[in-house]
Amino acid sequence: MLLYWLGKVPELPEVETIKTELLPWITGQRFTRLTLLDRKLLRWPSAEELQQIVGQRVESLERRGKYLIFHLSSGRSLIMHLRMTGALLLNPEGINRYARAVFHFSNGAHLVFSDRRRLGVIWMVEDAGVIIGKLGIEPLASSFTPGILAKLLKEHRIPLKAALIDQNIIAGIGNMYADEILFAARIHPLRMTDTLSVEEVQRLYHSIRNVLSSAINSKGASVDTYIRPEGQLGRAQFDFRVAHRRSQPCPVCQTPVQRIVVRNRGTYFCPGCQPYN
DNA sequence: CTTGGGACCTGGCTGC
DNA sequence: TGCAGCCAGGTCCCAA
Repeated sequence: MLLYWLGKVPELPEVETIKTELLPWITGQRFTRLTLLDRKLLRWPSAEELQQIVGQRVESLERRGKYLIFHLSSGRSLIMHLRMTGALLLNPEGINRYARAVFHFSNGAHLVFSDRRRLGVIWMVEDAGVIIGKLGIEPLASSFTPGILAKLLKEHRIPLKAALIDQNIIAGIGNMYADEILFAARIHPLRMTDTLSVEEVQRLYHSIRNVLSSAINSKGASVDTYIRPEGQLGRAQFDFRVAHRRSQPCPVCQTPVQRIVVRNRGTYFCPGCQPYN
């Protein structure tokens, strides 16, 4: 079972889907063996200390932003971040060339952390807050309201695109979903955070919720639990409408999707649906 | 406070 | 065909 695909960068919906898929296999199981194939994967502690994970039970799994957290019976937390190209494979048949760590469980399952670009990282810490403590609000939590969003936007004076991908403001939105959210909200990515009307904040709020939750309902953009022999993706994919679709007609107004660079990030939008004013 | 750049990485693409 | 160089974009960190 492939819990993430190499083609797209995992954001909130993908990590949420991974958590959901892993849940029934991993919770309540003990780690029986850990093979660390690439020491660069591990941020903390030492490889030797990480071996203390053997014998510990997974009490629960949590997603926070783009982080996946294994709460352990010792009270510690194993935290994973897939970054750009990380993938988790549950019970793969062989071992692929990008495998960086293999976790074995007491029910016989094994989980492979695979990562083409080697940017992904894991930690095992006493206090997860050290790693995830600065993250902003969870956009799908009930505590996230239009009023909270309005307040967060007023606190900054930056392009909206930059605000959406800032993990310390809202946690979990990356480059691609930010573009989809702004398209759904019909707001230009360069609009400044402190200039939105009340109605625009409302649209933005509902777009954040709708885009992320419908992506989760589609099991993320790239998570595929049923790899076919040819390696194709299944059908459970979120349908991107502007992200990475330069020059293709906008699905709403047929205007060609435009690409600009915001904060060194490729940014796609429809000039027809998302005018600056 | 904000912006910009580099670092970390490697595969895929472009252009010569 | 081969190869150099750029691009992808999550996070951290430093400088202005």
